[in-house]
Amino acid sequence: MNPLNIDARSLLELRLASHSPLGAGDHELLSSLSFRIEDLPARQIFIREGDEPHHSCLVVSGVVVRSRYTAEGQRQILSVHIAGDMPDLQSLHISRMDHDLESASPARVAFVPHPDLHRLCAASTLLNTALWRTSLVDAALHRAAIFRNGQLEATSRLAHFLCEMHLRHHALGLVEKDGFAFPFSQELIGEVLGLTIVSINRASQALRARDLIHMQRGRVQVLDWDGLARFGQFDGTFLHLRQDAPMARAG
Amino acid sequence: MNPLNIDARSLLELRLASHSPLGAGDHELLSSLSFRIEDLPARQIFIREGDEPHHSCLVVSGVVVRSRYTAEGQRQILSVHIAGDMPDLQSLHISRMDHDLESASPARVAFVPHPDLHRLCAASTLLNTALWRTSLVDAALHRAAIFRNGQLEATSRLAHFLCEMHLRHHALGLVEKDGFAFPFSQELIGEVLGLTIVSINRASQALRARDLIHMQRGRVQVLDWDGLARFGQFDGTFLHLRQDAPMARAG
DNA sequence: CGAAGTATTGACTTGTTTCAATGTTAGTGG
DNA sequence: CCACTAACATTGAAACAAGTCAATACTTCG
Repeated sequence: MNPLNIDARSLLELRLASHSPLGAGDHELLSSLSFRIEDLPARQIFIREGDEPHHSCLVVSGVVVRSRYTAEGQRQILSVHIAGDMPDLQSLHISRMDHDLESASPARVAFVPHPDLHRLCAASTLLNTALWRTSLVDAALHRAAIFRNGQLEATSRLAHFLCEMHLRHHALGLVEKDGFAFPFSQELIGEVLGLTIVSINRASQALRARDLIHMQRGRVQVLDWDGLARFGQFDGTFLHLRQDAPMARAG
Repeated sequence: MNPLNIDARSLLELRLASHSPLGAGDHELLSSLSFRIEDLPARQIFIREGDEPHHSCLVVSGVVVRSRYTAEGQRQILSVHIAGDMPDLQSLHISRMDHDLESASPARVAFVPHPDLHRLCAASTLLNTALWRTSLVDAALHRAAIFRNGQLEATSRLAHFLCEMHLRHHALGLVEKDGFAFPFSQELIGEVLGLTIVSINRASQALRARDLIHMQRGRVQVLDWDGLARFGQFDGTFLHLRQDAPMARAG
């Protein structure tokens, strides 16, 4: 399944329906949303800290990250987003951006005007709740990051992160026999985990030496899920995914 | 102003009205909420990871923390909550708790049944939005923690955390001439910042030596706000507080 | 007063960073 | 197709921040 083949509207509908089914008129409401699709090259900051955007974006394909910088110019990546995620949904009710949004790989992003979303929320309690819940799962991802970066040593941190990425790709049906697309340089991973590129390099060697993963050419393959999850102290329930339901089987 | 003198209902109303004014009937709707008030001793876990509670709680006084444990039994505190916060508001739409809730000091907590909150949301778009926004500010606090714990060294981390605590207490009108109540042992601070008690001890000595803060008997006084904020690279706008409006002046 | 919890200190160990050099890979254009 | 380049990955050695261990003080409270 190629993520580029899913259109933004179905992707959003699949996401919003992933926890509990939507109502009768909700499909039509979603169809009435207007999108502006943009194809971004890698490393493009398209929303900045301090901005007060009048749209929220939906990642259609590729990887988008939220980030914040130290006074010395070091970057902390706050979260990593793939197809179906809405990394600045919060701007719907909190006007000022407290972080940047940047494409980590070439990415296709759909921009949805806030007025459209407000109209949707006013018209359907179920959609309103589904969007709210989406932002709550987002917060759960943040909590996982606080735990991971605060308590785990380098190698476990990487294992935890890869478990999360695997599971989220799996939920979209994006994991194939040879793993999933993971266009992250070691430097970028370091900025996610609060570690230097050298530590990431050694950590990834450690995971490979234990035959837990295989990383090559922007793809990651989990060879031993249980082992990796144990090593990274990963408990996937925080993602609040319906376990058996890869979200985008339909695509 | 003694926080124990504010009742839970006004506290909640002040919080929900803190960003934008509520509507005409909203005060009555809030009055119809049913609460169960509980006074907890320090160090009491009152909601556990894996629980599926049918109420959300509001901190009326004292300090409540969200936490998760490593396999080795080390605790990471995910967030710190004071009066007016609703640390498990997310359980309204995500059934399973992904962390514990524990009193860090003697605390008064109000439990609001989910059906009451659902009724409120259904009856008032403004209240619905205000609650959603509350959970979005909660996520913004998480992002601040990811940045702080990922990029700052021990002393700056502590400075950043104390800035946040000061600002949040200030917004409630809880900062007096001799600072604000801060009933945190160094061990607990360490669990917030992902550091050991020894590092916290040395970091707090460093901040005191620079005349940035004064800490004694469970109180913290910020002596040099600008200096502390610079040292901790703290930018308070992420709290999304209305700057000039201490929330609970009414109390 | 005694006990328990909390804070402080010093000496030592360890994981991570820093610095710097060398390989490797993917993409470009001759 | 190969040479060239830029980005990315790997390695080793030294420096450093934070952790660990362990002992000693201070507070609070029954």
